Amino acid sequence: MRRTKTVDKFLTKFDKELKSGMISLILLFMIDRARDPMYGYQIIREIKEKTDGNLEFKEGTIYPILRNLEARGLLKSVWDTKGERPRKYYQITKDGKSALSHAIDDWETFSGVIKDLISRDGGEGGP
Amino acid sequence: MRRTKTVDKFLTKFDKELKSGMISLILLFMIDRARDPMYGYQIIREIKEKTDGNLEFKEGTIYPILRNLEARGLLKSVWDTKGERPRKYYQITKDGKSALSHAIDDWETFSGVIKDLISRDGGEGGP
DNA sequence: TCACAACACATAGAACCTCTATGTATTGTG
DNA sequence: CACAATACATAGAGGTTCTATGTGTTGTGA
Repeated sequence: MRRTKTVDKFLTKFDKELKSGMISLILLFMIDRARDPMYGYQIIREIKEKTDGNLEFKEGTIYPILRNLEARGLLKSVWDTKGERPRKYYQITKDGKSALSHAIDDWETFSGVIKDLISRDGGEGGP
Repeated sequence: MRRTKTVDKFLTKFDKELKSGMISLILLFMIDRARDPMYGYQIIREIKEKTDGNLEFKEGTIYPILRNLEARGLLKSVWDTKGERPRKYYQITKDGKSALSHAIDDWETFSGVIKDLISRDGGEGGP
């Protein structure tokens, strides 16, 4: 199947939207599963690492979202200024845990709906 | 697990973002798989129907996106003014088919990455 | 005949989002 | 000394869907 500029542009947009819809879930998830509190820069690297480079976010993307999640009460943060560098460590709250759990359920329902839809007639479609 | 207002707000936003990232794919998909060209109002109803009410879009959402997909060259449209009502029928183009096929691949890769990530330690997490 | 729902498309403006680009400052490295 | 990596921050651009509203037609029930 040919992949013209038109098609590429669409796919770039599509991938971007897929990613962006999931950022919050991924952030909550990473912070929840880590044994110790995490800081922003670290999260960025670990997402990249754990997804084998499939998912990569910039600082300008992540920091505002972490602040947003904190403002919503799903995360809480503490500054550590005693270490080698000042770092802002995030932990998940009770509401955060609840939101994460429900969001994962929603994700599973949603991806199931999409899967059913696109596999209804066996995928790749018409001649 | 309690579900506070805070949590509900987050989930509403989350669900909305999930949905919106997939609209284009769903529209291309529906139009591609239909035997005959489809018109906007019909697409809205069929999405609702085929997903058992899980996915529902408003006219104000769908029409601009159909136009956008046409402007990008992934759909083409024809007005039918001879029937009982004037309707704008959409068909998928070659680029549209290509974009759809790649987008489905991307979706499968992406949902796989997320699935791996969130099932790495067996789901729900925490004590 | 009248009122109202459903059909069918259209669009302006609001509200929201992430990303680009840039800035600050410190620490390690060649 | 210059530069890369670490670490956080934010303004502004650019993009998106959704809300709300408008137009007009057809069908339906009282």
